Parts: sequence; structure tokens; C-alpha cells
Amino acid sequence: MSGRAPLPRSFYLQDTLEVARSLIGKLLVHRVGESYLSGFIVETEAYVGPDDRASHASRGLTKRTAPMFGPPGHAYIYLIYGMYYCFNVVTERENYPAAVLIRALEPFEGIELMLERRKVKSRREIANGPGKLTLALGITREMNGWDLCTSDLWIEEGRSPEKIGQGTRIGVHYAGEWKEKPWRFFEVGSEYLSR
DNA sequence: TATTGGATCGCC
DNA sequence: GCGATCCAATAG
Repeated sequence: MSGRAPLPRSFYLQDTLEVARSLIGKLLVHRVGESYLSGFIVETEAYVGPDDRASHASRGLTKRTAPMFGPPGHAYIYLIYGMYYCFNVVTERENYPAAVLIRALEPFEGIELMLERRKVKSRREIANGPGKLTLALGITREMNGWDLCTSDLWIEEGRSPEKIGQGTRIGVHYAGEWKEKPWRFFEVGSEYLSR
């Protein structure tokens, strides 16, 4: 038996900013056969509601953004710049588009395999960015929409971060006043943050 | 049907 | 600082 317990759906049903903050320190896990690839979440960003111009959902329900309008606790994964995948967890009630982007991890399990996949030599380069962590953990488009409560991809309890910092979101220069929202959260002092 | 540009990354 | 690389979202 595993003894590993995915966070309950009620966790993802909470306010998105609360989820984004609470995710710092939790463990993101991908089970591959008998082994696990995982890392502690050290950086997140919240994308909240239909009016947030930084969010893909600000243009309404489309084929791509459909998971953001779905029930909480599912994955929203999309291809960015034709090359990388970004992984989000869907939050809040169905039909209210909101999600939290996972931006960086501190590698935990499967480090040797993740170093190979990323073609890097140091642990801090494995998952210090949203496109890097999906490559390291083997998260692809096939997993878009997966239920994080019942699938081989989930988030479980981890550790308590000493201090959580907050700042503006990255890469959303096009979002007008919404780019100023301090909706990025991170573990202060971590060596595994993006950029 | 054609054009545009992006919640990034790694190298110049 | 810039090009890679592809596809969803728009415009026509």
C-alpha cells in the first residue's frame, strides 16, 4: 500500500488565491509504473475569474480553456510558445474559470531520471520554471483534464514553508492593469525558484 | 483559409 | 537580447 493521499477536492474548491498560497510546500507527484517523480512546490501563480486579462479564460469558454471552466481538482495543461507545456490546477466552482499555475519545484523523488530528461547537471536546474518542471516530471498534453484526486498525477501534503513571499505575475505584460496584481506566491529564500 | 502572438527557455 | 516552433484564437 502506498499511504500516499491526494489532497481532497475540497482543497481545490477554495478561493484561488488561498489555494495558490497553500500550495507552497506541497508535493506534486507523477507516478510512472512503480516509481515516482515528484517535487515540493516553491512557486505558484493564480489566474482568477473571467475578467482577469492575464488569464486565458478572459476571452471566454473556448476549446483550449474548457478545463478552466470545469470542476475543481483537475489539470489544465497547455502548449506554450510551440515548445513547452504549462501545468495548472483548476480551482473554485464549475463554470467559474480559475486555476493556479505551478511555476517551480524543489526536486524530491526521481532526481536521477529528471536530470537526464532535462539534460542538466544540478538539482536546481531541474524544475525552476513552468516549462522545465513539466518536462522533468513527464507531464504532457495527454494529461490535460486529468483528475488530480483519482489519477497518477496528484498533489499531496508536503512540508510547511518558513516564509511565503508574494509578487506580480511573470510574462503577462499584455494584461493591462491586471499585470500589477500580486498573485504570484513563492517560498522565500528557495534556491529552486524560476528566473 | 490566413495571420498573429504567446502564463518559456536556452543560447548568443 | 533574440530566435525556436506550433497551434488556438481571431480576422477576413
